[in-house]
Parts: sequence; structure tokens; C-alpha cells
Amino acid sequence: MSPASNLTWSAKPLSAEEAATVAIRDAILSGRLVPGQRLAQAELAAQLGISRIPLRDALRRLDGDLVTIDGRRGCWVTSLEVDEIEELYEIRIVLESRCVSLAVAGLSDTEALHLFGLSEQMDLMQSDAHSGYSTRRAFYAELYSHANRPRMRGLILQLRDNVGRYHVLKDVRHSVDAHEQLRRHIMDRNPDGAAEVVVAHLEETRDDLLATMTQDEHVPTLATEGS
Amino acid sequence: MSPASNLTWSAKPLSAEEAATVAIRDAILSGRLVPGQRLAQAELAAQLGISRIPLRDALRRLDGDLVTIDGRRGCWVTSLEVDEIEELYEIRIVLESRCVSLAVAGLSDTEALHLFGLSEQMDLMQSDAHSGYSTRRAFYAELYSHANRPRMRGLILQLRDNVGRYHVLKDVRHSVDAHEQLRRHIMDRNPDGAAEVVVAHLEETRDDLLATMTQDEHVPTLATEGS
DNA sequence: ATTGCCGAGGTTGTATACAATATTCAGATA
DNA sequence: TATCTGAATATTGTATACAACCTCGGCAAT
Repeated sequence: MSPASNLTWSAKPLSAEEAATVAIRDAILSGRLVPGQRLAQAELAAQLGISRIPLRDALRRLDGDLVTIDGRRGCWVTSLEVDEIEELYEIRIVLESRCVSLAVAGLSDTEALHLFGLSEQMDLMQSDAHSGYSTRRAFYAELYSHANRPRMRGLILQLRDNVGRYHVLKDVRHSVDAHEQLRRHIMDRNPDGAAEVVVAHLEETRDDLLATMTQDEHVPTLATEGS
Repeated sequence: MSPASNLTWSAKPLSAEEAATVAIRDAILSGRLVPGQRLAQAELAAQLGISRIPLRDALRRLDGDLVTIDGRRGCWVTSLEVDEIEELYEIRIVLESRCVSLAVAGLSDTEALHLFGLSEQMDLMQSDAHSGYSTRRAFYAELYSHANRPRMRGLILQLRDNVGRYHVLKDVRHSVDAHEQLRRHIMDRNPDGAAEVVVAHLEETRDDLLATMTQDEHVPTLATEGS
């Protein structure tokens, strides 16, 4: 159809709003902007070298997800309470169990093998926390794409990002263990087994996160303390 | 707790952006703006009596849901293909079965009775299609609020609105039937039964919609024909 | 000491004006 | 006749300027 040289979506002239959107999203996901932090339009626009108009567009686009806008009172990085995190994990469990089941059921041989290799690479190169998160996200994005449910996949990745910001650097032993089981179910084309592993992994991850949040008693709410 | 006189959220000075958001959303949900219809900023802003800036904010807020923005090429009312509608119904089934189960399980006596009466009223006053949809939506919004899952409830209502625009005036016999069964399960505090009824009802509604869409062969895609 | 009431400062919302890009239609050419 | 080119037109993106509102001090009164 088209030459491979142009398949890279080369040199798209990113608009200021799109650039601001990815910049703010990346800053929030990487932890440079912490939950509860105020997002002043003038300051952010100056930092990004753009006007307030495209910045406002970007904030509106992220509103209700990573950013919370409260009318004329301003906007902050969305801060999640313990109850909300529990609920988000519940939604993830419902959606991801279905999605991984569909994905594994429809895998071809080469696709299964590709995912197997991707999963092994993922467990090997665990450098820092942020790149590790990014690698795991890419793996699940690839895996879920085989379910042929684009809206469900988008919702899942959105929920994942929403709750992933709260994970601090922790031991990933049971994560590696779960991935090994998942690899086996992928090669065996076992949808139910894969769904069980994903559900168990999500529950464990959720409990770990809630444990650290409650014991630290450092639930970020509004963070009005300055630098 | 608080006097009923002030519980109506009285006289909130709606901003131009909020007014535009609800106006556009209502126009799309009521069918005055059909799927695929172009949304020219200048024209819409003039109709609403506001500038383009708050209108753009409103469109950005609806983007990805009821409105599709494609860079500098403009925005349209989101048009759903058959595959997308099937997927949205699949997500609804997964989420709503869980949500109705949780809601019915935690119902008090007075709450159950209140929902029972609401459901009966709903089946009696079936005036036109639009107000009927609105009434049913209010019932499910009330029912699902008892599940104490605000994010899940919001997602469900959003999905419901997204797919509800495609329903034309049809016979509602099986709908009345399903509601009667649901009422019984509500009074009996039967979560599993309620979930089964909701799933069956959603599947039937989905099949009806897909049948009319495929037989009419009038799947709205871009609708470039003028008035 | 606590509560209520201003008023200055700062932040957000909105309108206008301009720049950049997509669309369209006329005309020329194969 | 079909297709390609290019300029005119229309629409969107962005910057600046101004208006409206919220916040946070201080001060007075209970």
C-alpha cells in the first residue's frame, strides 16, 4: 500500500495544544507534577513557551482524568482518595480480565511468540521505576490490542495511568512471577488462566499500594506546602 | 440534615463554557445534532451568543466522547460504526452487571421501595421517545448511585448516552417486561437475578439496535448532505 | 479569642484580532 | 473528459487585552 519509509508518521507539526497536552500528561505520569499540585495557567504557559489559550485547551482535555478543574477556582493535578483507588482497581479487574481473555483467545502463533519475547525482555531490563512502568505499559498495550476492543483498551490504559502515578518504587517479585505465569497461558492459549493471573496480580498490586498509602499516612490531598 | 429549600443548588451563575457544554450535549442527545454533522465554531458560537473561546473549551471537553476533533480539519458529532456500538454494549454489560448487583445488594427497605415506585412510574408515563429516554436514564442513575461506585456509575451513564443517541422510537414491550422482573429482584434483594435481567435486557436492546441499523443500511457516517 | 466584613492583589474567563492551514473551485493540460 | 495545479476563500489555532471573580490579608465588632 504505502512505502515503509513513510510509515513512521514522520515529522507531524505538533500543535501547541497537543504539545502542552503530552507535556503535562508526561509530567504528571512521571511524578514531576504531584497529586494535588496547583496548575497555574500563566506559570505553566510561560514554562511551555505558549499562550494561555492552547494551555487551557490542553487542561480541558485532561480534565476529569489526570487534572481536576473547579470552575474559577483553578485546576490541580487530580488527587485520588483511598476509596477512589479501590474503585479504579475494581473497574480495571472487570475490564482487564475480559480483555486479556479475548486477546489470548485470538492469538496466532507468531503473535503469541512475539508477546512471549516482549514479556521476557520486560522482566530482564528493569532499570529505574519510571522506565520499568513504561515498559510494562507498552507490553499490556500490545497484548490488549489483540483483543480487537479499541475502546476497552483505551479505557484500561487510561485507568492504568490514573492509578499508576501512586505506585512508588517497590519490589517487583510477585510481578515477575505473575508475568511468568501469564507467558505460559499465552503460549498455551488459555484465556481463563490468563484472566485469573491478571485478576490475582491486580488484587495483589492494589493491596500493596493501599498498604503503603495507609501506613505512610501521607495520602496526598491538596499539598499546600511550598517548595 | 439540611433544609430542602436549599438542596436544589439554586441559581448557580453558569459560565459560558458550561452553558455551551450542556447545550451541545443536549442537542446531540436529543438528536438535533445528528452523528457526522459538522460543528463549525463560528456558527455554533453565534447561535449560542458567545465567543469562540468558551465554545472551543466546551468542544474540547466533549472530545473523544460525543464530539470528535481532528486537528485543524474541524470537529463533528461523533459517528459510531456497528463494531463500535457492539463494543460499547459489551463494556456496558460488564460494568452494569457488576454495578446493579452491588446496588441491589446494599439496598435498605425504604430505598428499595422508592426505586420500586420510580420504576412503576417510569413504565406508566411513556410519552414521547426523548422524555422516555430521559426518565429511564434518571431511574438507572438513581439505582446505580446505591452501588457507591461513582466512577463506575459515571462511566456507565456516559456509555449509555453515547449509544442511546442511535435508538429510534421502537416498541418498548420487552423493556417493560424487563423492568417488571428488575422490580421483583429489587424487592427480593436478589443481586444475581438483577444482574441477569440487566444483561439480558442489554443484549436484547443491542440486537434490536443492530438489526435496525443493518436493515436500514442508513449507518450515519459523515452526512455531507446539506439541509 | 473568634467571627464577620471589606479591599487589594492575583487568577481565571471571555472577547477581539491576527496568523496559519485546510478546503474548494476555476482553469489549464494531457 | 478526466486530472492536476493554484489561487481565493473559509475555518481553525494562537496571542493579546480586558473583565469578572476568587483568595487572602487586615481590621473592627461581639
